[in-house]
Amino acid sequence: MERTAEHTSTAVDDYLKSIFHLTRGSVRAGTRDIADALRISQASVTAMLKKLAAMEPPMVDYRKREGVVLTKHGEKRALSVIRHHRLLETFLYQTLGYSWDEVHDEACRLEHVISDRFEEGLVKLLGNPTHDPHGDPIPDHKLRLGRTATEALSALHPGDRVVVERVDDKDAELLRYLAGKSVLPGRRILVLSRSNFDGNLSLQVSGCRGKVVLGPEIAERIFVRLDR
Amino acid sequence: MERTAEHTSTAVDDYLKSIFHLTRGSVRAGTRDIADALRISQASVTAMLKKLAAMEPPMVDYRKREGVVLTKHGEKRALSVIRHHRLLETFLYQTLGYSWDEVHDEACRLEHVISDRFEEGLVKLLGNPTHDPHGDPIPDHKLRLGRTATEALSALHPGDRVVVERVDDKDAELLRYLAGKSVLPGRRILVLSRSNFDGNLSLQVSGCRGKVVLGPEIAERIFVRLDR
DNA sequence: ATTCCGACTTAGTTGAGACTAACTTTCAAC
DNA sequence: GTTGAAAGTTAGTCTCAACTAAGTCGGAAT
Ligand SMILES: [Mn+2]
Ligand SMILES: [Mn+2]
Ligand SMILES: [Mn+2]
Ligand SMILES: [Mn+2]
Repeated sequence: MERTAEHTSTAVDDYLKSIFHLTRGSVRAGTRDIADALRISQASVTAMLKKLAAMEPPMVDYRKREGVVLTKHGEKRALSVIRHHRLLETFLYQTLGYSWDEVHDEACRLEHVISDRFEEGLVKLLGNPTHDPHGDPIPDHKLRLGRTATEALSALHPGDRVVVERVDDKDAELLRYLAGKSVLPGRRILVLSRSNFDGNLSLQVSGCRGKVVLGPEIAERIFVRLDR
Repeated sequence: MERTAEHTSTAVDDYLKSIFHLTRGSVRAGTRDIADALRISQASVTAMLKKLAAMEPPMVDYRKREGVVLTKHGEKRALSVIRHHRLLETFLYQTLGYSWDEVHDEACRLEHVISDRFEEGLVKLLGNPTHDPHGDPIPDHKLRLGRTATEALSALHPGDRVVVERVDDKDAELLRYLAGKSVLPGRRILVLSRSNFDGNLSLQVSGCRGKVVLGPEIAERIFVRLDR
């Protein structure tokens, strides 16, 4: 039974997800980058890349010393895992009352283990959400991925009015910090001023008295769209 | 870090759970029984039992050729996994709309992977439930387990009035069959008659027109308490 | 007492997926 | 062009948790 090896392990899933994310931007993902992202050794990555390329159907196109890209199959699988991940984050946040810095780790464990039935249940419960708590788009049931916000807050000028669309979700510390300042997806921001010395931005955040000051390294990880 | 090996694998968890269930009734669990329950070879079980006994602290008391019992530590761990399992089943049933024959497999995968935070979220969401959809008691937050119903429907006589408390959850087929006949935890039953030939029971089930007839092998797997 | 069967154990393999150590390739700086 | 560092690969090892094949043990029936 099951001739077309439809099952993938936790390890394989996480590799595919990493490769997917690393290849938004650069053409191929390098061994080093994947190793860093997954916090494992380069040697382990080389071994796994060979396996992924040798699968039937192949999950990646691997060229020695030149890195990898996902095949159509690998990409489908990656998107499926990402859909699980983001639906789970949304569920943890909205239904179980997690804070947005707690959701990632839990989702990263659960994403490999839930069934289609579970996914379907979440979608129904949450009303087919389109974005996770960090503002990342959730691939739809056909695994089509909406556009990911890329305009960074750090690129703005005084007087600009924007809406926060997405925040880099890699760093729990940062997420806690931003939550404290009410910098969350959906909030309106008016840029008051920018320091010429340190590049600090002064902001007026909607529903929040007083101004918020953010350093440039932080502003680089907040993505916005123009307001109205 | 983490000197007191507090982590346990999926495999270890499932062994402990099996041993817990097998030792309700008999004093020690045999290699054969565990192998059958987990659908793996006896040899694999022997190997694992040695490991469980060698853990620090030991999870089981293992005597060659005489079987195993859980230690206090093993029992705590088993009860924790069972708590996860039954909370998850309740969640899947009540919140995600699973039918009661679908919940077991999903819960058996998720039970190893959810955090304390998740458990806490479920408890809050579900209102600290005491029983899972099959009527099995959920260990409380101190891992104290309530009494499990043991009086089988098959032991009753015409005229007896009872309430269904629990149904054996091992067989999805049976669960579907019983759901079709409205034999669910909480339903009232009046025993109308019992056949002397085949032992069939005729029943009147609350909220259900017409009578229900059950064979003795099935009635043995339904557990009840006297009504009022 | 012998025999036999089922339960149990031992020994040796396997496959995943990680690791370290050592080697090779590439490429930029001098 | 040589050199050095970073990136990548290879080789060999480890742990976990499964497997099969080949015993051993113990009790029941003869
Ligand atoms: Mn993951
Ligand atoms: Mn996210
Ligand atoms: Mn399980
Ligand atoms: Mn149950």
